[in-house]
Amino acid sequence: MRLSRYPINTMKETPAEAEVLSHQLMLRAGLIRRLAAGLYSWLPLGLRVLQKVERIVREEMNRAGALELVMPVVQPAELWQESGRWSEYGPELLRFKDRHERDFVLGPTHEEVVTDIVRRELQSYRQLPVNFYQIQTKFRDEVRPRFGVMRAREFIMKDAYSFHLDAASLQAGYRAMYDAYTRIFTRTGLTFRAVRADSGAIGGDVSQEFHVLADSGEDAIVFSDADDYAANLEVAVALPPSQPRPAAREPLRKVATPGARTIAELARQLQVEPARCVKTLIVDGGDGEVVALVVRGDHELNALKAQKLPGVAAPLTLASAAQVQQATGTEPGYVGLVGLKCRIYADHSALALADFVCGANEKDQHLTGVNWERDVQGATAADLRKVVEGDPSPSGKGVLKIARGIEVGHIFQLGDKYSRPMKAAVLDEAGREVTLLMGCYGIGVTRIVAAAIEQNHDERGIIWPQPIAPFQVILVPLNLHKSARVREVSERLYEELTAAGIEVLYDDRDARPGVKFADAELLGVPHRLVVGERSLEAGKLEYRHRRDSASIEFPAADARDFLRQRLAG
RNA sequence: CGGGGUGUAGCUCAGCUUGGUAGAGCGUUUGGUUCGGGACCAAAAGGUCGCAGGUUCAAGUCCUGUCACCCCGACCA
Repeated sequence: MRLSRYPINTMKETPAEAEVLSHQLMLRAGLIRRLAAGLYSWLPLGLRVLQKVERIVREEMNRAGALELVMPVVQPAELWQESGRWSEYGPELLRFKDRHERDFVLGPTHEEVVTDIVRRELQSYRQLPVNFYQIQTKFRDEVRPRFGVMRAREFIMKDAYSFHLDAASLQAGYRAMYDAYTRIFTRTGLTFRAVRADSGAIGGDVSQEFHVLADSGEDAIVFSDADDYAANLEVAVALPPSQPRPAAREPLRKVATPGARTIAELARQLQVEPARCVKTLIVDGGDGEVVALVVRGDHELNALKAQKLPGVAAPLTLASAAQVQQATGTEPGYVGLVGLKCRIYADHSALALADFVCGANEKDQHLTGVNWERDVQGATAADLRKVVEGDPSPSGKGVLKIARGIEVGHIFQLGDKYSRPMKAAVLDEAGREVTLLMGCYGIGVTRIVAAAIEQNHDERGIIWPQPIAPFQVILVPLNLHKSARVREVSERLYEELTAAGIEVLYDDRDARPGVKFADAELLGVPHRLVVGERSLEAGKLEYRHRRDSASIEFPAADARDFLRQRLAG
């Protein structure tokens, strides 16, 4: 491709709309342009990267035996009503009416549509298992789209759906997708990790996420330093302390703590460790009641764990000030456990405390020397908190570490969540009708591009992993207009390399060397070939990998073979 | 949806406090000088100052409303 014919517009300055690095670089390099919040156009250069990723995904899905199809983006409401998600999915599902006043949605995912296909097309167990996938535009009306294509409203997803007669087959299909995903992310050149996850709005029992490790990642992921345990922070299990609770020694005492609404302030006033205090959070129980959730002062509540407890409303909602007043007689900040009437869930580590501090249910007052059983009865033990670095791993080996990740893939064993309400069944060997079991598997194709940049860049620009680079080689002639020899050699090289199947971006613009170098580095093409009078004098060309800090010279006549070697290695 | 912020040339921003002929840098076009790390000189094109209403002799600037976008929190590939 001749750069003179490729209308890219690189920018020296960072557009104000971009906060994260990948977004800034994608705009500066001319990969994408914003149309509206969460909606992006992919310019030719960006599209090349996207297509590279798609090709890898497609090859590995095909290799795993999945069958590609395409389903409509616009879907009738009836299907969503049938699965129950018309009411469950919430405002992220964009709904609209057509001219006949019929309800439709813009597909955020395709479980309903694929299940509808399968129940019509498949009649016999002999046709199972089967896995259908597509690479297609999705729309989710995100509350807050951000970070460019990382969390866009419209994005490209590879979504796959497998159907099975029994659990063993579902597990085998799931495992096959796990392996395919591992190959896909390995091939794209990303550093990633598979972690245990919550299944969220998609539903089902077993699920894992694939995260690209990057400091800018939105998710916290947790892993053991001694084995392969890894989980999203949302679901990472906090083990109960191994030490038994010490005996009560102090008497219950009420102390004045003016203005101490936070654990930090309380600990400062009373000169105690936050770990000796407990936080009591009053949340909505969903049935008009409220529930108290208790965690140790130095711990944070894990909302996902909490909202799965019986009698707790999901999504988790903190009780209003009025509700708190009614249930405890005081305001948030002074809520305590002694004499509390509502249902109490206490985190294991809070339950292991003796002689601890909590609110007195009275403004500007706290209690010290509080003890379970003696002063507070009826609390239910639960895992309520977010794990912290240094906690023992639930796997039994090692301690937990926490890193940031970008979720690029998610695989689920859905079971019959969709096939049962939508009546997707086949006849088994004995002629009995069997409801299908289902798995689903997503990859954020557009997100992979952003994640790749987050993981591979320097102060000058992008450094593409070769498998997804828009071009393999950038050919940079210096002072083209001045030197007939440079022009002649460059033109010939471009023809020769292109004919050899190498993807060359040829910077044939009449620009100064500094401009060309700066653009080459911003664009991040992995291999750079410089043609200049200086080395041509000795019959040489200059080569430099985007990661290297210095160029090497080699005989101009060997260009094709030299490059092939570099591309292979 | 709650909290914070910004809308002025393609991009980055100044001008607004104190109302009086709309600016700079980058980019673009033309000519010239340059030419191995984002050159220089000269000329030029390019703006309903987000939109609507109001105050005023006069509004980019003051007032009211509205829209869009960005950032922080709860959701997700």
